[in-house]
Amino acid sequence: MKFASSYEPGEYESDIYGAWEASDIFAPPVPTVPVDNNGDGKDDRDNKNTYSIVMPPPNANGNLHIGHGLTIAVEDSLIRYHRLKGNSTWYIPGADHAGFETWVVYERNLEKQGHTRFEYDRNELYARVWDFVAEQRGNMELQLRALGASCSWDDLTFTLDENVIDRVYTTFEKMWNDGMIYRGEKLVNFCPKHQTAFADIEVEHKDEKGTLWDIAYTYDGGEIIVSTTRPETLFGDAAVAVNPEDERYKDLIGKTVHLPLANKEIPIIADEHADPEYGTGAVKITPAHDFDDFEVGERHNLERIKVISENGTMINVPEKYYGLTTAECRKQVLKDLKAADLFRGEKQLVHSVAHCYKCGTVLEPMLKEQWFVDVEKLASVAIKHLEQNEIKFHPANKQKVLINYLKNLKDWNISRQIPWGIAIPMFRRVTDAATDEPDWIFDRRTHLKEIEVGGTKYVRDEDTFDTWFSSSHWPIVCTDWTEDNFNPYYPLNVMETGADILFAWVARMIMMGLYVTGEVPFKEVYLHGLVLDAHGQKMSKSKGNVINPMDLVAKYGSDAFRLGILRGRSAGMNQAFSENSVIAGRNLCNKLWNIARLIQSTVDDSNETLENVHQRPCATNEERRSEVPPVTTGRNERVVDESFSTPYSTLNMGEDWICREINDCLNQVESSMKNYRFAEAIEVLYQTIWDKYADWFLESQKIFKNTGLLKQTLETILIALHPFAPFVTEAIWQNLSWTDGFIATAKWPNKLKFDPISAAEFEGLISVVSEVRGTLQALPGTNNAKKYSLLYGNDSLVEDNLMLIRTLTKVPAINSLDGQPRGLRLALANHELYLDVPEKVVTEYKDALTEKILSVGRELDALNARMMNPNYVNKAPEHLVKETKDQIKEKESLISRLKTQLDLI
RNA sequence: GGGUUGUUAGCUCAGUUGGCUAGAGCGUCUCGUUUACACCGAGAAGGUCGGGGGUUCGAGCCCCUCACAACCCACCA
Repeated sequence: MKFASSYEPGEYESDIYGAWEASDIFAPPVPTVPVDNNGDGKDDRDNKNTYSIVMPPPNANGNLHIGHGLTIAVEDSLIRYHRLKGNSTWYIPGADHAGFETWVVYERNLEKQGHTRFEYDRNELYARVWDFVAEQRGNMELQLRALGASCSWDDLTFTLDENVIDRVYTTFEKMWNDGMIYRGEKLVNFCPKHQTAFADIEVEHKDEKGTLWDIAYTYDGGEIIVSTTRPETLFGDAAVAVNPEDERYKDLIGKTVHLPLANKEIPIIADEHADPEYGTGAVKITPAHDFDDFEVGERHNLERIKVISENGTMINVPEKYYGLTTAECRKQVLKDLKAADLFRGEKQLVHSVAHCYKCGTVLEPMLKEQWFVDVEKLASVAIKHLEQNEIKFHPANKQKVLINYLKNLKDWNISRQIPWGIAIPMFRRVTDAATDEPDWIFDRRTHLKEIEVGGTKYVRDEDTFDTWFSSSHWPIVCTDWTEDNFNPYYPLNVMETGADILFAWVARMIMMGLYVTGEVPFKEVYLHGLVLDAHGQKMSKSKGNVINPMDLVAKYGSDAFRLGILRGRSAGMNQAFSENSVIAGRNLCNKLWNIARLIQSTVDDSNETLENVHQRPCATNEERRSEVPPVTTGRNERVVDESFSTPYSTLNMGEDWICREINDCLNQVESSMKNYRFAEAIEVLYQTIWDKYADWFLESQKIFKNTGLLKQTLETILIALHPFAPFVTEAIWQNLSWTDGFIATAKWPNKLKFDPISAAEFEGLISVVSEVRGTLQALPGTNNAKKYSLLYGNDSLVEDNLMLIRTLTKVPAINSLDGQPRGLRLALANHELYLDVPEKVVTEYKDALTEKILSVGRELDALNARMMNPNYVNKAPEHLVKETKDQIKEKESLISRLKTQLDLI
């Protein structure tokens, strides 16, 4: 016996993954490179049947977190589903050099060893981090395997692979030639700790309490009071601005004021930026250290005086303040202002402050020369394609959100002062001699610090690319898209990633895809939300509520994790997650395992051969001995389906019914997958497998053993569940005696053939059995099922299914009612059935019966009220009206029978 | 200030164009160890679908409005 009594995922998962990988079944059947079979120089591949997804690359030297777990569950379910559907699926795995993240870790290590980055040059640092990453690498890839990701490992792309860098340089060169790249001295968000600039999108704004100080700037015959949260920057002030409409200051515009603590006069200018309602209505302008002031400065051509250095100390200030940190300087300035009697008060306020998203340090707006991408053209092209609905979004509203973002996009700072990344391929001219040579030239030889072109020397810019600049090429580089060849895997079928990086990544992939290839990079976008903890709180180390996916995989199995994390989750929503849903998944896997175990043992017992499949299978000995006639549903021919590997026929209504239910289930799974409703697909599979297949069909098969159908239906539900629970379904498939190959590469099942009339009749049996069970439990006393037998009047459904009803209800006997009715009549409209209970019990049941009559009466009243409404009868669809009429009839007949029963008591 | 989403059972969530008595998992309660499964089986309790108004024969779903919650963008001298 291969099937143990419970499914232990740990015993199977790694072997199964190993077997899949060894058989190379995850490589796409349609080649990923051009193929010319007939030598006509043309690519002979077609893309009718391809399905491609690129994995958002997890950090190469990190561990997977819960979000990765969700990503893989979603992507791999899609991939496996489409593989079963017969597509040539290509799931391309990736690994991210994670520029900034990895750099932070590496630099921390350096510091621990008592070194700093400044001891090494850029090339040395790059080589050192490369080795560091190489040492750490591998865990993440093992974890992807543990999650069951059926990706094509040979095609793994690392974000620093040569082809990636090549492609990035090609794009950059094209942009440079197209005039979309410029070097600008602009204010950037600068982290004094990490010594690098960030893009706007990487900045984390937090509300903080601060102080607003009022300072007097004097002029001949008066003073103007400005409010500031940053008094230390006053040495960088280039003007004081007032609103042109502000009557209070109209006469002062154009005059100069004395800059406190500095021997300097600055002008009073008129600018809309000054809000008359705020503070005194006058504001100091520091173009080099404030984003708004920078813009004011541009409008008025003001001097940009840099008073804070990149390591956060004061420069270009009077001797006294030089070299102080900003905090020290602020203290000193305030003290000196008070001493000079220029301090005019202070108040507390809450304002948002920019922080480094990694270390939390307050970011300093810093004047720097950086490379910028002019995004106007990129964004407008992207907007055009988005507005033409070339990409379908899940959830749909994100399309609008994205367009809105692109409409307000500012130029993109792509320079980062971090050694770990792709070097910017730009070189600056060093010779002083006056020359016509350009200041900057593009060159791919970034491994060199210095190059010579046409006798002129150039040195490389030390900076590296913002990682989003290179990752915006991800669909292009992973699929090996080229200008020259048709690529059946590009655009991708779907891009799946977190909703939190819609702007940072998805937007940029779309812009870059269009710029480089002229096509949108993917046809659909599925965005998942954050995985929150069980109480709906964001997971964080500091809260201690982080759930590690690998712990859950180890504890409950990979399938249980996948089922659990997809359950109850819909696109774009931040949703809670708890171990309970994983436990439910584990239980389903075990249930399925035991279903297979039961069927395999049935198959083993039957000694079945193909020849006797079409004959009616053996009933149990008990049934044969009984005098009950064979099961019939009144029809002469049975449905026989030979289109399956194991031909089967349906022989009774339970069998027809389960075929119908499985077909419904397949339809619902198919439509759910089309609409990315994974939770719904899992839900319907769960219900079908557990509540229908196991609880009704398999129970009924304890009497009728139709091995052909058992095999066929089991294969069907296994394949249907495989996309979500790949391991347990494969483990079962490998253990079954009659299956071949891998379930992972099986064919998605055809619909089962069945007799619909017979299938519907089984529902009558379900309601009979349910009513018997419910009534037995409601009766006083315990173990009622063993005590009371069932009596039936003129009822063919019951008469034809005595054995089955007995098995399902556990009643000791079912007898034909001879003569006077006795016992308790069951509340079934279309069946004459009695539980053979003593008068005393019936009497005790009186209250319940009365309540039942009342509740049916209430239902009847509601239905009657509906029919009394002429508008309903006239306007509602006919079938609904007819349905209501039928229901009224049924309820009326039921209520009269129950009343008769009550009268008898 | 602009935008997005949400509010349905004790908890976490479904509920597709309006249409039978609003569903599931987990939890709770009762009963049951019957040879696939106690990671089980049978049964049950639990909901004025955030409040108010409107449209409709009919609203959890559509419209208006209010409240509360979460998130994003911008601004914050």
